[in-house]
Amino acid sequence: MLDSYCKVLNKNRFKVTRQRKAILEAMEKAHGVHLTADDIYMDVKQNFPEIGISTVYRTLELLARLNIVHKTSFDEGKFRYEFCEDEGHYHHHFVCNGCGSIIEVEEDFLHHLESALEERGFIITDHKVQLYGYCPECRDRHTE
Amino acid sequence: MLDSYCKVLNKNRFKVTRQRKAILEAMEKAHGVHLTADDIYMDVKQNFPEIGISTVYRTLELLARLNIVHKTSFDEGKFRYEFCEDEGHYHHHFVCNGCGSIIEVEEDFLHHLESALEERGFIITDHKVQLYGYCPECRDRHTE
DNA sequence: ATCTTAAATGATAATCATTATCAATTAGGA
DNA sequence: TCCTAATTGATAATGATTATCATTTAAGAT
Repeated sequence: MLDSYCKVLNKNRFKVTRQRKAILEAMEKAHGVHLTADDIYMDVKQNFPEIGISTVYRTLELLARLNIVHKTSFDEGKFRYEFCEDEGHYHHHFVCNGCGSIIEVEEDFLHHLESALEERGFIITDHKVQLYGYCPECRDRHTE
Repeated sequence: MLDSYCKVLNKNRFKVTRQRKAILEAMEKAHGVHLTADDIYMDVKQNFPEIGISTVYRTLELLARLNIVHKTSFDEGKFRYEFCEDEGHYHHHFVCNGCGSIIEVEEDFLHHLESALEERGFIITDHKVQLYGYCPECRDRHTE
């Protein structure tokens, strides 16, 4: 898994550094958890005290650009990072208003989602749907 | 409209100040647009140069607490504010990767949404769904 | 294996949005 | 009009992220 990410780095002419490997390892270790840059920094620092916070931010930005990680905001005033799923572009999350935990959910449509979650003991109080792409004005600029 | 918001303030024992009215007016003027705190600050400043940016933030926080405005992040590193819809808790938005414009969309389910938008000339490259509420562990604490 | 060099790093300062502090002002009931 | 707690504006503080720059290093060439 780590190897395949290194291959992507190589293929795009980016160097495979100790720092980048350490960051990928930290993220792999916490699979399924949505980490902040600082979470990753703190974890990597354990075995790699010289690492700088800038390197963490730079690396996450790079990994996001290469579609290795996905960067999302859960309205906390900071970003969280997780590995991209192979399926592509479906990111469904449940955010608990009580403890703030972020739980991944699989189902595909909202009403299914909501009733499935409610059956599992969740209470849904709100939801947000955001679509990304190109509006008609920007479309041609993008596709030409 | 403005009056009804003032009534909500009154009912909850908050004072109806010139600043609060000016902020509500600015938001009403830009109906349908998702404004940042700074957008509102700049606009109000035109007719009210003494207003402070802290007051804008404080007022928006208050209006959000009273369910008059809705605070959302579109992953730009800042928040945007819009009036709450009466229907309650459905917030669907399209964010253009080209120009960054945020367009409101009405339909209720994602596949409908996506095909409806594509018919209108949009290209959808990604979407994000976030549900908010209480997880089973926090549920009882919340309902008791 | 060593050399070379552009890419990458770490320390630090800068930025930007937001929040906290606090003395001065003011809305709205007495 | 008076009183007082709520509100305000100026400003400092914070927290996440980005920019700068001198130093280090990965990895291809020799």
